[in-house]
Amino acid sequence: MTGNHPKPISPEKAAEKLRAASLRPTRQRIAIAERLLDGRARHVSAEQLRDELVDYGQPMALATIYNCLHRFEEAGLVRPVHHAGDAVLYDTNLGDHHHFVDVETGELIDIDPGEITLPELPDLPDGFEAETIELTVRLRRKS
Amino acid sequence: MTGNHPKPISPEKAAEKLRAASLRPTRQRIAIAERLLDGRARHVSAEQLRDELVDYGQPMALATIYNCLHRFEEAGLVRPVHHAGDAVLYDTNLGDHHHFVDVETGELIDIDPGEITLPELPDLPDGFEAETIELTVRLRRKS
DNA sequence: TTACTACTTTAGAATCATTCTAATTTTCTT
DNA sequence: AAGAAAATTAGAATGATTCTAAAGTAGTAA
Repeated sequence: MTGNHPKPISPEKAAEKLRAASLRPTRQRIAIAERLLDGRARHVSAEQLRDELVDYGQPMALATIYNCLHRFEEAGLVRPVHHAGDAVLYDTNLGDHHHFVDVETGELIDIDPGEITLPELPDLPDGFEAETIELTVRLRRKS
Repeated sequence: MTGNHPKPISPEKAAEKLRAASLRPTRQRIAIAERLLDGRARHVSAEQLRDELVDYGQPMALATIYNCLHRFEEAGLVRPVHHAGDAVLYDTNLGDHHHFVDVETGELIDIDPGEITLPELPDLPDGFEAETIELTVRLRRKS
């Protein structure tokens, strides 16, 4: 055990969620869903998830993890967050919400939605519609 | 000529700006400064800049372009913007401002600062200070 | 069950942006 | 002009992600 991870949901519930999202509940997807779809807000990279799955006794190919995350994304189960730092983080919090980013570690922290009031959407360029709106506050540790 | 680029500032002015930023005005930095520091708001990747420099008759090693962009960044002359899409874009607009992102092309469009009112900063986690705050509106072309 | 078809997983190769290395060249200061 | 420090360079290295093609698995209809 190299890390300390929270209790997952049951494989049955995970499979349920996958079927509800029209995703075949394969062994690999179930293992990932158990970990990611437990309702907690998380931000994981593909590699972090792989390590977690190894701890969990469900190692799988990194390519599979990427495949799954992409399907989960298409199905609206997770959301990618692109930020400074090399790896994309997958966010299990799907509501409109915002992030602090520790510029030194690349770590994301959700901003409590009650803490912030979104501004009015500005006029969009013609022919476009807004897909997501996201506020990012980059933080630096005080010296 | 593979692209249509605006008139640069003069090499003298470019060198001036570099010295003002405590950067040695080398031939390569001058060529880049001529293109990027003309006051226009732009978003360029390292590769786009290389192509532009080729057009301009000042080809240089990609490593040099990265080096220069990093020094420019440290000197506060440009600002990196990390978004979906593979490459980091360097923004010549240094004021607090915000972006539309075309999710299909990765292209950035500045949001007119008059168009938007930033919300209050939320309470920051202890021991951190805010470095930048950025609003991103992802756009999709209407179908 | 069986057989079939479509979808998944996989290892490993490939890609692409970016960084690194070590050697050469240039700039700045004297 | 000379030396020291900084910058440029080609090419190798890195690291996240994607691709490829082969082997495995799930859903389905008989």
